[in-house]
Amino acid sequence: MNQKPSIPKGTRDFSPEEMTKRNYIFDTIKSVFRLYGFQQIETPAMENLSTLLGKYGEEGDKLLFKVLNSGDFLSGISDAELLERNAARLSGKICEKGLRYDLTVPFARFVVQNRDKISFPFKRYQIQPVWRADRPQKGRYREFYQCDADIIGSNSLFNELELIQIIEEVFCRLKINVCIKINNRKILSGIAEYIGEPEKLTDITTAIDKIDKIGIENVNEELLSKGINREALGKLQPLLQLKGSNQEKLAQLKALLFESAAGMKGITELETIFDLCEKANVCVPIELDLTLARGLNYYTGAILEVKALDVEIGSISGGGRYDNLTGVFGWEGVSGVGVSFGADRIYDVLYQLQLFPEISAEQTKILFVVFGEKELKFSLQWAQALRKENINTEIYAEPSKLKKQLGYADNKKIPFVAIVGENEMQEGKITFKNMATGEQQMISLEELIQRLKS
RNA sequence: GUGGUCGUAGCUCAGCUGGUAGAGCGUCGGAUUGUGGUUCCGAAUGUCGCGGGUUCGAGUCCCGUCCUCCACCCCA
Repeated sequence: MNQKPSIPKGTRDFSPEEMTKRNYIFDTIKSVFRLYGFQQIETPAMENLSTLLGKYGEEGDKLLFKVLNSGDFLSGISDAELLERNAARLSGKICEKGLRYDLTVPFARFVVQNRDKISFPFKRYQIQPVWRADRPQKGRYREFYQCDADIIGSNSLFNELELIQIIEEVFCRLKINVCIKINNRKILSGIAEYIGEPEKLTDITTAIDKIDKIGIENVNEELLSKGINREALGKLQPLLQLKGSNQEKLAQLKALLFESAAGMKGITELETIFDLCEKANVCVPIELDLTLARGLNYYTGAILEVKALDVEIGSISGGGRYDNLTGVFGWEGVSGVGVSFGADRIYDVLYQLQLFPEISAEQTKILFVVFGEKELKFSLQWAQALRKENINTEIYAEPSKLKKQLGYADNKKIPFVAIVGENEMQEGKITFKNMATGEQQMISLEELIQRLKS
């Protein structure tokens, strides 16, 4: 036997049925992006490794897929270097390219490289796969799609509002009930200052990000192990357990963080965003959640996350503001804010809640069933006439038995067939059969078109 | 990267304390040479993930390896 075919770990094939469902998601997201004036770009699957390395932290570098140089990639390598067996060092010499890890860094590269052609603020969207050499598990893959929309080159909090409106519109169209969790990186900095551990900001945020998952005790334990002292931990506790409406939470925060300039700035930003949402009649519930940190270190202002209300799953979208994204590529001080929709998780939500619509538009409407070569040629003109009317039409390409051809229509859920035989050709008609009811009737081309269009 | 788990027909799986490989679904053919979705009859298909070991004999036991899935780290 031949070798059994397989695909790489963490990758997936998508069947026609899955693709119509996935396209429903992508098309919905795309149309909302366009509604707000975002323009699509694409960037290559491969970037130069120098573009990617060092942008995602040490862990991130390990998760990059590297592409081996073409040709004799060992030509410049000495025996000594080979014997050293230093994989990291060696890979730097034999790999110049890598698969993109997200869409944000390539976007930053794109902006810097094309700054002369772009007019700012630049609103772009991008829907492409990204790759991570992670170990796959439930809902996590080595190849997956991101749907990003970013506004770059504007500090206005109006942009944050726009992203919230986009989130609202997308999930409204998909009929998913969601709640937006919002936080602000500056408030987190303020908190770190307030408890006297400003240097430990990253440790603090990644720890409290897990509060839902591992509970407050374990978070405290982790913070202790990271070197946060007990006094600081004590000051942190009331902040982790803030209760009440957004306004109430903000009031309490103000009372605690009044000495921190950053913290107060974050609070003001949030107040402005809440106010704008009210003016814009945003209806989705938006909840201030201080435990929302998101792993990404480049966020500097608002942090957003979207949770589905009717199904137990992690966040289905996220985003935030980042200042100076393009700084690493030599262009300082460009601020942006973006949102990313997690297509795979949205798929799971729609699947679990059975919210996928019946999509029949792209399905074949009628199949020509034929008995021989002559009938095949006869059908050709009919099929062309139908296609001219925008009716999805197929001709069964070989004169197999009727049983087989009808079985094909059945499996493919084609609602109508046109049976073409000698009798039909003599009369210049076809036998029109409704697969659901079994009714059939000989009719002319004009009548056929009329029936299929109604 | 750490820990666990799985692998038998195209798919889902059964296969006892070791004794020559099984079912359902699907596929193909026929009942029905111009009528599908229902029914009935028949047929084809396997290096039992791969490599080694124990044994007279291994799908079954042992070791290794790869793969799948799950959890952790991290992340979408």
